[in-house]
Amino acid sequence: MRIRIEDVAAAAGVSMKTVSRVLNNEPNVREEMRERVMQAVTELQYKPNPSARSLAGQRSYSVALAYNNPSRNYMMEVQNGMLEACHASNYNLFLAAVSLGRERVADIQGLFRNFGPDGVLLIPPLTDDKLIIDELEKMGVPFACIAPKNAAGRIGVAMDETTAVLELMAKLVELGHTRIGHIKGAAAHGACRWRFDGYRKGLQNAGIEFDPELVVQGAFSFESGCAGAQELLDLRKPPTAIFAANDDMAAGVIRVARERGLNVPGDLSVCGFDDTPISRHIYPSLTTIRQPTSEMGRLATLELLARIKSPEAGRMLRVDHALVMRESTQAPSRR
Amino acid sequence: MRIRIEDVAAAAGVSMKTVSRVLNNEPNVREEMRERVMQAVTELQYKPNPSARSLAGQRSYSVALAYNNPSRNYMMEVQNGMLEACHASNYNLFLAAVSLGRERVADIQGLFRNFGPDGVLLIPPLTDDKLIIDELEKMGVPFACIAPKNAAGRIGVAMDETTAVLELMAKLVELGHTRIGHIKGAAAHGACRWRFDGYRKGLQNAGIEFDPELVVQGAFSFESGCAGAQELLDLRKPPTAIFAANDDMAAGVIRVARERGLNVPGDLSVCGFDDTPISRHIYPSLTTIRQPTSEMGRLATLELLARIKSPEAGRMLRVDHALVMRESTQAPSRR
DNA sequence: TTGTAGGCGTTATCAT
DNA sequence: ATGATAACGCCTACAA
Repeated sequence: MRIRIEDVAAAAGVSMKTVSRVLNNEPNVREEMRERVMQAVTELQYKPNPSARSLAGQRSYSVALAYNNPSRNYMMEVQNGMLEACHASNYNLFLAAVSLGRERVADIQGLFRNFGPDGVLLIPPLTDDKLIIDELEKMGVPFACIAPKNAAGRIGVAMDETTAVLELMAKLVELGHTRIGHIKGAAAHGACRWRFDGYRKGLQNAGIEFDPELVVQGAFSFESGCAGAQELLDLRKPPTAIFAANDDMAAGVIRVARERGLNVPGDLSVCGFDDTPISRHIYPSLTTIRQPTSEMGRLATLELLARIKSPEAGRMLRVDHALVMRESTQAPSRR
Repeated sequence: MRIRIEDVAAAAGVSMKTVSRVLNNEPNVREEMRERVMQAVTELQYKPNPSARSLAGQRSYSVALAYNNPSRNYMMEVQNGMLEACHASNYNLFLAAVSLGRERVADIQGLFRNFGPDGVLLIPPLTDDKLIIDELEKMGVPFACIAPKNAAGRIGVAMDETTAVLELMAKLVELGHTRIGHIKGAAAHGACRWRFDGYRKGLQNAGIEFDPELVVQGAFSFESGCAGAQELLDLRKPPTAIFAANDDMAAGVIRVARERGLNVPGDLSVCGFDDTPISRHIYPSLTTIRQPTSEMGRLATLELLARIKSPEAGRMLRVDHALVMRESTQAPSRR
């Protein structure tokens, strides 16, 4: 038979409520009582029933991670950070895959129909999905975002991506590059715009004229990086360096360059963004910008948990980036 | 105010229990009743309270994915498959990161203290972690495994990895390789042994004598693949082909080969195992063995859910593999 | 500081 | 086939 709080109370010779107080770290309990209770808990191996706690306490002690981000490495990093924060607070993290089509709102509704988390964690591009956001706000569910396009009134965490790219561009210019191509990310992500802005401002700072021909649309996927690279390298006057808006696309650029017999970085410098493991696993290894991805997951979760506890709490945090120079960049060769 | 089952019952002019019966697809309800109830449910937008359901029903409608597998790509694939199966059954999938040290048992205990899943999904190397397994069995919690070393009495899903490697070896031999190196995986995984067995039997089938010098220990990580490659390529008579026990390690081999100025596959053929995205993203792309990873996650979950419903149900399933020939293998060059 | 009573919203039991 | 009532195990409010 399962041990209940009542049994613990009896064993310790106190009331149920006192046991409850001890277990939940509430004030107004004498040290002696606390010890007596804890001893009984240990002896009986008492484990509170989560469902009962949730039912009586009107909350589930769980948050949902809603995702449809296709980058596995990125996802797993963020998820690990979130999980760490949740477990540290004895919160449960459960998964909610959100589909891409119009039924995605139904996915969110199903989430609450079946499970009812106390809050939701959003990752791009869901952070800017109007239907999803509206639905959550309508239901009055707290949510936190990672790198939302529109941060106004939101809580979570973001990075100054534009500045990060600015620094990268300065490096490329310093190396001597003047013809620098850019493969954009998927437009639904804020990152697409921020990184593009960094690219443009970087050119501007260096006094290099912006050439629209050197910018192609990608989608954050390896394949789109390949396609973008083909386009850029087919130009009559191809770039000597390409900045792809993430590592996966940069890996695509390197692949295409090698297929074409180009030497990276000898003939073409390549850089990415994110510092995912692939940046170290490919050859040459990739110059990129490090996001503290896991830490961002952790911090966003802490903000969400804070807001769950009190509707006033929770802010939009900023984290730092770092430029990581590796093998894929060098001065352009004279041709 | 929240709508309760009582309100639905009143609106439909039936008892609470009838509503419950309809909602849970129980028998013994007239079609007319069913329709009346469903209409009331829709009108009132009734959503059952998960905690109450769990408390009264003595189950949580959730399973935990316990993991400490370091391969992000693999994990994410498995996880996606599991999530699909869970959602299809209106089950919740929550995450449980398990640490590596001795406190890992405490992690599992904490899992049940705080959340109490109805079952647990295990991924290597946890599938063969005696402490974990013992703890779960002691608690009487159903669990399913992906690719456990010891499948006796277990439910879940596995693949015939030895046969898969045998086919791969036959291909290498057919290409003309006779000096084939192998980098083993971490010994805690069943995969380490199965793949090594395939390697040995492959040699045997081809009448090639086994040379222990050609086998080095790895750990399934990119870095261990690099180290293993260095070792093998430093041999006085280095191999003309290397079979690494997974894709990450094979990527390490390719990286090292290129650093040493070796041409892959011209000077060295390389193959991996798993068919993770990296096998397509590196250059040259990798010959490897495809596991239906996501499908395995899905199937293992279905078996677990079956067992949760009835203690008799649930089996150990087998799934098929496929050999994927890409750019990293060819006939050895005459030197 | 500690204890008592009642309710959280569902499912299970046992009648009818 | 349907319904009344009692669990389920904990927490909140209020009383002492």
